Amino acid sequence: MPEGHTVHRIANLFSSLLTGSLIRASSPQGRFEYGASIISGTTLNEVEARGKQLFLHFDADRILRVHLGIYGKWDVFTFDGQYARGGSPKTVSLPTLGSSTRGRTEEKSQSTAVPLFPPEPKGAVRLRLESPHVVADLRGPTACELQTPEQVLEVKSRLGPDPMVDKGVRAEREFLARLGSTRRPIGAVLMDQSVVSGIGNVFRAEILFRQKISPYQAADSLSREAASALWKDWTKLLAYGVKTGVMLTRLDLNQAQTKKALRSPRDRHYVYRRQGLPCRVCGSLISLEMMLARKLYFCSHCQAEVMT
DNA sequence: ACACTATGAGTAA
DNA sequence: TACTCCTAGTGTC
Repeated sequence: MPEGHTVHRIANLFSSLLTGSLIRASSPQGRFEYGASIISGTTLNEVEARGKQLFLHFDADRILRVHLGIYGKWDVFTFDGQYARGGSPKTVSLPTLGSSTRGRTEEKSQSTAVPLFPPEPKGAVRLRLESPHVVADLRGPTACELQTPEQVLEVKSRLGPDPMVDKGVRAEREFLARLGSTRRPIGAVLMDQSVVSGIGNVFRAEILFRQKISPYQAADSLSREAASALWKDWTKLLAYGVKTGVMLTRLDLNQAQTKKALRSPRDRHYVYRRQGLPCRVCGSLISLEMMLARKLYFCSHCQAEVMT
C-alpha cells in the first residue's frame, strides 16, 4: 500500500508508540543483522516522513532510512490492543496466555506456556523493532539502511515538496516552478519524486482524472490555475489518506457510498485498475497504456489533451 | 509446482 | 527501454 500517505501514517504511529523508548532491533531474516545491532539498545528520538521516505532518528546521529518500494510493508503489533481499533495500519492485538481470549486476532488458543506476545516473526522479516509493548516488523523494503545526517540531507535535497511537511504557498510555488520547467508529460512528471514527493501510480492516475488533465499534456503547457489546482488536490487527497489509511479518490459519492467504498477497493477509484470499464462520469471505456514502464489508467474522453 | 502481479526506483545501455 | 532488487498473494496447471 505504499504511497505517501502510508509512510506518514507509519511515522505517526511510530511517533506515538515508539519514540522516546529504548528499542531492541533485530533482523530475523538475517539480511540486516549488522545495522540492527548498531541501533539496538538505543533510544528512538524522532520519526520523520517525507514523501515515500521514512527516517528513524536514533541516539548518536544514527538514522535509519526506510523506503518500502512497491511491496514493502510494516506490520505493527501492540500488546494491549489499544491501537487495534481506529484504522491504524495493520495493528493487531495479541493477548498473552491466561488473559481473556476476547479480541484475539491471531494464533489459536494454546495450552502450552508460550507467551503470544511478542509474536513469532512470520516470513522474511528484514527488521524487527521492539519496545516492551510494541513490535514493528519490516519486510520487503527497497531500502533499509543506516545513514549519517549528511546522507539524509542529501536524500532530502533530491525530493520535491511534500504537502504534509511543506505547508503554505512556498511549497506550492516550488511545485509550480518545477512543472513549468519541463516539457515532459504531466503523467510522468507527477511520478518524479524530485518534482513532488509521495505521489505513486494510484494517486497519479486519480488526480489527473479529477482535474480532467490528459497524462500526455506537457507539464509546462498547464495553466497556472490548472497546476495550482493539481497541487491543492494532491494536498487534499494526501491528508485524507493519512487520516483514513485509504486511498479513496472519488468525489461523486454520498455518505453511504463512501462507507461502502472504504471497504471495497473496486469502488474507490475513477480510473485506477478500471481499464475497459465505463468511465464513472462519461461512460466511455477507461484506457490502459504504459508510461515509463508503469500502468497508466485514464479516460481519453474526460481527459482530452489540450493543444497549445 | 510454477507463473504472474503489485501502490518503486536505481542502473546500464 | 530493459534489467535488477525486494516479498507475498493469487491464479493456473
